Amino acid sequence: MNRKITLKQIAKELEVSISTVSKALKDSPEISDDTKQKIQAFAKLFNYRPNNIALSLKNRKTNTIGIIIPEIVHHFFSKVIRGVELIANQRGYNVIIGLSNESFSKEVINMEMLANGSIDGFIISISKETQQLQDYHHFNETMSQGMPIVMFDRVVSDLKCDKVVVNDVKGAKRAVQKLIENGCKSVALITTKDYVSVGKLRTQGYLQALQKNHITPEVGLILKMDDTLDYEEHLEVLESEIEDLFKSNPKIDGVFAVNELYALSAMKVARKLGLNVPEDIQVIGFTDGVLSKHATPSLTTVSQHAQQMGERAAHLLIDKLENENTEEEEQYQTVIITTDLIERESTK
Amino acid sequence: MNRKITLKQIAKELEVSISTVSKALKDSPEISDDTKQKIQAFAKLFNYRPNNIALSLKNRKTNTIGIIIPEIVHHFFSKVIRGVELIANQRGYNVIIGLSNESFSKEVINMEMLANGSIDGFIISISKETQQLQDYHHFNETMSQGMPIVMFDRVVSDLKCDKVVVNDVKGAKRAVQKLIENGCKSVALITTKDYVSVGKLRTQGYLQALQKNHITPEVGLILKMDDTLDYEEHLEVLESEIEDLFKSNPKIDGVFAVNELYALSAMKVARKLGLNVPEDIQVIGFTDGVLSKHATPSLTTVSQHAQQMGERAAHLLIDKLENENTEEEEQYQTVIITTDLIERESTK
DNA sequence: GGAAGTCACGAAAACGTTATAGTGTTAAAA
DNA sequence: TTTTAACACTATAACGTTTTCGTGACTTCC
Repeated sequence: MNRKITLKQIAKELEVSISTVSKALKDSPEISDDTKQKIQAFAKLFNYRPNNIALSLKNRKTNTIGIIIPEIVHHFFSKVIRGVELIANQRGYNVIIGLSNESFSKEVINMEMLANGSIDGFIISISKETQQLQDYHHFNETMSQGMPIVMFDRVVSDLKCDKVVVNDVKGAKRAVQKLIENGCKSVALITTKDYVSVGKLRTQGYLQALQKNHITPEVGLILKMDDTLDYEEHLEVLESEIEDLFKSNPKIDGVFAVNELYALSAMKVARKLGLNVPEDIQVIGFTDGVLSKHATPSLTTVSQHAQQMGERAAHLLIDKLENENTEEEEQYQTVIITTDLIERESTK
Repeated sequence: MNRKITLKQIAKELEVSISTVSKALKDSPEISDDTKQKIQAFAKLFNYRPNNIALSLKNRKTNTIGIIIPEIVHHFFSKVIRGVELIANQRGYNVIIGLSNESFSKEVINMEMLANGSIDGFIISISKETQQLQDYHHFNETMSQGMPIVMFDRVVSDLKCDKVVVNDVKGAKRAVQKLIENGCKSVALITTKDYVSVGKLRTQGYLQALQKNHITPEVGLILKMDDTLDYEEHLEVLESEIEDLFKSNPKIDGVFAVNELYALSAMKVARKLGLNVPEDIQVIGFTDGVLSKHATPSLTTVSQHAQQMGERAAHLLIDKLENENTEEEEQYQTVIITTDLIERESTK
């Protein structure tokens, strides 16, 4: 049980001053070669490493970034984290995570816990509850204290900070366009209520695609789910809603769903009703998940490139952190990641 | 851009000493009510919060735990993280993550990066490469410096530290027993090469179940995959191996797979060969993933209770951290989480 | 009226670093 | 011989806290 050795202990042991030890270990020309060798050898022997906390305090820089997300058991978010961690590590940063669990208050508490010196900046995707309440004071406060924030995916559009998003509208539009090109005459949309920013944008894309093809949207074909329920736990609710949709609109021959679970459920319900995918009904989801790839039939999806989003967000944040000197012209970027349509078996 | 306020600034502003401010904010009886009120009001106004880094340095305690895992884009691990984060937050700790990406050197580097004061203790599941190399010096060094480690799932059995594991042998045995009870005469095993600790243990469970039922194991029925390949990227290799297995053993009517992907691939190959699940062939996997639940047919699995593992690991670690005073009797526990067999459609 | 005790606060050390500004000794330059 | 410079260190402050130990100014008591 030999605790980590400190400069002070080395100094005492070798009967020199702390400054000498510090300089010797930094190979300073101020110190004679003899002394340097002696000190360096001793330090190596006892595996000396400078204490990060002390350095952080001295430099007022922790080299740690905080990532706040609503949920971690989710392919999209875990891929984002992987991207963030990859870049952070490459550039000498650690990553500390905070889960809001879709709750406003947990988001606030998590941020406050980290904003008191533990980290240099935030990467955030906001919780559903925050989106509903539209209370963004914690972001503003954090930024006013000089701590940069990068938002991704679920962003607050009128907040002055860097952002990384996918082009939700365009991605959705392209997917629906694909369905129409594949011969679908009646494309249903399974989306979320409007306060979920991405759901809203993807709904826009759906509408734009219809408009472009001179199709009048029908409210009956649009199913807006209440996204506050955890459907992973209440699949049957989701499925019965979709079943109602299909039953009241037998002409539906295409479905665009704004996430993986909705799309999968749509396929499941279709099968239950004796419809074949993709022959009778084609389905496209918007997601980066694994379920799509391994489903039967495998699901055509709009890919969000989650890892790339994480990487870009990390770069943006670290760039900002390391250029704080030239902060005269505070300008914020919004990086748009382009989606890809990954065609699998659920479309013709 | 008003940086976070410090005790010193408050002291200067109110023309008192730093000590007075510190005590006033802690409601010390040493300070008069007048002064306390004045200081507390001022602090509230400027939203004073003590600097975590300074506290960490002073207390030699960061209230942060490090979790090192091989991969984050994986349901099992992300669920473990969720469990760790939940308990950590409840007990006033932050969580910092390091991904080894199944690499020995990244595991070592990550640990060294965090062991220099950034965290109070580790929660670790070791990388495949570390398991192969059997080089555990970094764990021993870390522990010899007085930093506690809790290992989970992929553990090093002869390392003196707390551990959280599932009863792999028993879980596997029970699954195979189930297949036999369901009428399977010829149960195949799809597992990993032996250096992967959990693969090895689950293989043992398989053999024990056979033995108990007086069935002689056949090498031809055991497929050992080389787990260094990322099969998520090379599904076809996995599938062709399984296809070979099925083709050379047409009598196979049951499959036990040590992870989700193997089980899913087995079902896929079975379907391709015209076999119906579960009528012609029954399949059980060992996993906590989502794929199993949403597969068609949905997959019967041995559940590992990942989140619970994370919670227990976090409790173990924090308990150890907070009882360092009574460290006389250094004793380590191994918590065994009992698995559950979740029956779904892939078994009769 | 002097000793003792209370009150309300301040000084200083400590956590582990780094960087700036001394300092004493010796050697070279004026 | 005196001044200057180089050398090889050391002392100190600072980062932001907490905590122990002082310390003046009053009050109380005999």
